[in-house]
Amino acid sequence: MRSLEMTAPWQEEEEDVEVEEMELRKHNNDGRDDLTESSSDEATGRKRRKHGGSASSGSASSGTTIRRRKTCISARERNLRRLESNERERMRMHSLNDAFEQLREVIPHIKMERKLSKIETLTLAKNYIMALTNVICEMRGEEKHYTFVQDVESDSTAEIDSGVVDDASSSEQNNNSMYQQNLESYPETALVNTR
DNA sequence: TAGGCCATCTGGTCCT
DNA sequence: AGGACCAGATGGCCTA
Repeated sequence: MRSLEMTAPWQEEEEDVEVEEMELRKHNNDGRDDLTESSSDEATGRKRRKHGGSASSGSASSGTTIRRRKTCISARERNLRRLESNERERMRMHSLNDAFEQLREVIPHIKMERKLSKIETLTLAKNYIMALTNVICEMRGEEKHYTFVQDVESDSTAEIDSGVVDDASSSEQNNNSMYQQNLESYPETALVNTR
């Protein structure tokens, strides 16, 4: 694979610099990554990765040499900024996951042994909003905004009357039967608070 | 063992 | 200029 042969810009420096970076990274892991190394995901019990993926991703690697020469900072400085950037990205993803967790808590759904995946959470949230919108329309004596269609043939669960594009429809088809059952009964289950 | 899901790293792009 | 956001890549864990 191509990415395996490539190296990150800050790894293209002289060897002595590279040694410094490795030590820096090791120290960084000692101090900060004990969170990710030893702790496990509370909900799933999964161990978090200590190190991530490739040194460089395919799409992001073009033109980096020129860019590197423009910035007059040392390899150590680049590495430091990269590590700081990684930390921020981790924190950002953690906050995103917290938001997903909060969303899971407020979405009525059939209790499953495993927690809802992200795509399941988003899809159920969307359907929940649609169901509630219909309830509001009903209370106002208006026509329902959305129509839930149980189409066995197409495996599609919810169709939208108002022309809103169903972004998750393709992803829905990849989910397991338990999830499908959950979705298919959603208009009913959405109105029953299971908390 | 394959496939799904996920955490993390990484570099590019956008925004302030 | 620096941080936030994004998407691609990678590898670990889990389940059928």
